[in-house]
Amino acid sequence: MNAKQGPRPGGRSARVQASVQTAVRELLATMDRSEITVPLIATAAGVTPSTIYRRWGTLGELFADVAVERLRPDSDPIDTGNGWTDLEAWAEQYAEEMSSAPGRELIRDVLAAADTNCSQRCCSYSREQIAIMAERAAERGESFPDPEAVLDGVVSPIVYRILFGDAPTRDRIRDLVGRTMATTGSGSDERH
Amino acid sequence: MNAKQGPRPGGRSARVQASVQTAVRELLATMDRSEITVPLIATAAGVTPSTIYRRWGTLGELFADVAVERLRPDSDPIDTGNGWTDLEAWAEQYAEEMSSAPGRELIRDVLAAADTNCSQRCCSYSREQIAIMAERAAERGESFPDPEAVLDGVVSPIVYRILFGDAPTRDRIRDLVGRTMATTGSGSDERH
DNA sequence: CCACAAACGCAAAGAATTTGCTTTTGTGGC
DNA sequence: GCCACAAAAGCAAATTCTTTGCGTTTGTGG
Repeated sequence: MNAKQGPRPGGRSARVQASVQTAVRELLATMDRSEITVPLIATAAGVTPSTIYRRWGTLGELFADVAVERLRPDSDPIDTGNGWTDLEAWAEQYAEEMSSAPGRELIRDVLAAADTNCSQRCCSYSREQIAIMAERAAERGESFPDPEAVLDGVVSPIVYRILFGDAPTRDRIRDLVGRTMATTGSGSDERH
Repeated sequence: MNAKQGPRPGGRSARVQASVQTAVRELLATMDRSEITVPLIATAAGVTPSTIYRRWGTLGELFADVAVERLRPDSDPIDTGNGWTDLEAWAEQYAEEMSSAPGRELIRDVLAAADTNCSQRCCSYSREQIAIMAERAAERGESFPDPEAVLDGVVSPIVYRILFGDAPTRDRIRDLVGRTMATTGSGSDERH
């Protein structure tokens, strides 16, 4: 009975993992993803192809791993002083980032992975950002929709449109935010 | 000046295309997609691997092609006599089909393709089905939301949840439909 | 029926992936 | 500190997939 359950003893795994992921990011910045191969990454990272194959299995899983990391928000949503405009600003920025060519590819990489965990983590990132805005709104005494309602009403249409059609315009996003805010029970809060 | 612009002269392309797609469907029913390879498909279809590579480029594009075909609705949404319940029934069935393991894989295959056309067509299928329900509702004199609003309010949350988290429950879907129907201008139409 | 071009088959060349075995490298016990 | 252990990495051969050049087949339009 011991208290540790992680990779018990082990090798230099963390170091290798980092160098491989860095190599992928660098290559991704340089060339088209369809040109990138495992042997190429291995060379760039200073490891053997078999190391990558054994650790990630396929190129797709490796890309997904890197993509999830890049999709992680690096800061809290900006505070505009109002929940409504917080959400608007965040949604607009989110849509802009995700509808760019690199953004779309990140999402696709995540979804392509067999490991469902990747896409769930990606969703949680949004959920957490929304929760932060909700909490701030609560502290101000404003009403704010349930984070799940925001995922349904704002995030999912944005992502759906990006993946299956055309990226939503700014007006469209404001509209989505407006509709979602409107269903917040009281609906008494103004936009400004 | 002639009136034809399709693949002008040409080979036996249609026949080969069909046999390859059939082979993919059959293999997909038999084994896991990660086990399926181009040479395998080629053998099953009675063609050469190079034929597949030249026509589709990658396994992913071929899978996407087959997936789009399978995602095409084979019939109109059932007519329940009322727009609201039509939409509910359709959404529930859609969610059920798409949240199954095979359904999820179809969506992923479509999204993984470099050819954006595939995912757009997939979206159009839903749009068309919704338009049919809208038209029927109009004929009955009921109000019905704009098809785009249904895509935003009903389809996109369902797809988003399936892709990024857990498939929505039946109750959740009814809720989505309810909220979307409620924003239909007048809001005077009852559910039954 | 002929000429044409797209598409296919074939096979060799070139890459990528898998796999068995050896070596390295942290970790924990002594 | 030093040893023994096991996970992880390196290496290289074997396998499998992908690309490519070239000759052949097969519809289509004249």
